[in-house]
Amino acid sequence: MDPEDLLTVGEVAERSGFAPSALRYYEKERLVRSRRTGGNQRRYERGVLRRLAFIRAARNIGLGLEEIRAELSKLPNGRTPTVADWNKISHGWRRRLDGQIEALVALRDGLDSCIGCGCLTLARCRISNPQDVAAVDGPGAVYLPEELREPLEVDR
Amino acid sequence: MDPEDLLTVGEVAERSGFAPSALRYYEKERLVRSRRTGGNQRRYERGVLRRLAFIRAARNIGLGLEEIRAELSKLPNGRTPTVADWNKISHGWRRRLDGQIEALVALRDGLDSCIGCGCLTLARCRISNPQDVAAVDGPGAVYLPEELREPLEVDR
DNA sequence: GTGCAAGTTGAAGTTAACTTTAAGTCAAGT
DNA sequence: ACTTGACTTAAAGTTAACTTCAACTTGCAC
Repeated sequence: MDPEDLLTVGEVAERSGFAPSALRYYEKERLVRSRRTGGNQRRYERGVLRRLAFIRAARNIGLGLEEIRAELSKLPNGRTPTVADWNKISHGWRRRLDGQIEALVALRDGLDSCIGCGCLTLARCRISNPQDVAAVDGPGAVYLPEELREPLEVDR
Repeated sequence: MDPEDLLTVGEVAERSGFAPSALRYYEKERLVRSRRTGGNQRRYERGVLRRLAFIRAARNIGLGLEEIRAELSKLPNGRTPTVADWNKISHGWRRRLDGQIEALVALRDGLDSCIGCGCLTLARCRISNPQDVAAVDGPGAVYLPEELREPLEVDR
């Protein structure tokens, strides 16, 4: 590694789109690494940019930092994902997105079935009781955020 | 109103699925109301259940309490939504859901275009740069949460 | 009239993912 | 050397939507 190639935190921030404070935070959380100068300032290797691209992509898909840490730690040998790693992981993300889309579509269908029917007066509304919606594909089969799973009994 | 019909916070909690602490919180936030007994305990009218059904449904669609407060305050005369109110509002929710679904589908399509192409090595990745995905339908046309809109320049 | 589950309050705690602040140090151009 | 922008740290602040806590009071069945 040519030492000329090391990047300051400001440079990495500008090129990655993450704020310097976010980069420091990610380092504290052990998602990225840096070396230090004699004067204790961070210097990043170029590879950190690809790693940050991965992190940004994962965040956009909806993963939390904890999950991202897990994904990164599952990488066989290196620590920055290769193309092969990326293929494997991206298929998992695809399934995750599919599930989220399915859940939203189910919610929309439930909403459609409510529109014009005075649904909120019903004891078992599909929008107030989305577990009925999810149950279309069997219990646990459909992704739904936890908050979509609470029931509500209306009127009587 | 038959006073026999008034519900305690525990009863409302059980029938609405909201925790008593959430009901108190909603009251402090002026989303619901209650009367008080001589001893200062809450007593709810039956209508609160429908109002809470509305709140739960809105939360499930993804509205924040601030937005829900706005929706509720827009109601013409009464404070608990009628069937007519519900029709009007649910069409807005439907559009919101459509937008969210569109955004996720766009993200999935972007992911598909990345799989198997070593996308993360590209300077402009559609998953790291979702504003490109959104731009398919013109700027601002597609719903995307703010966090999906940050750029990332990788390698060079 | 007693016991106790259920209710009351305000304040502080929770979680995630950062940002902001304060107080100070480093790097580099001139 | 000097200046100044960029950097350092730990700790506290932010936001949403509640929950938990501590200390105390009510309601009601027996």
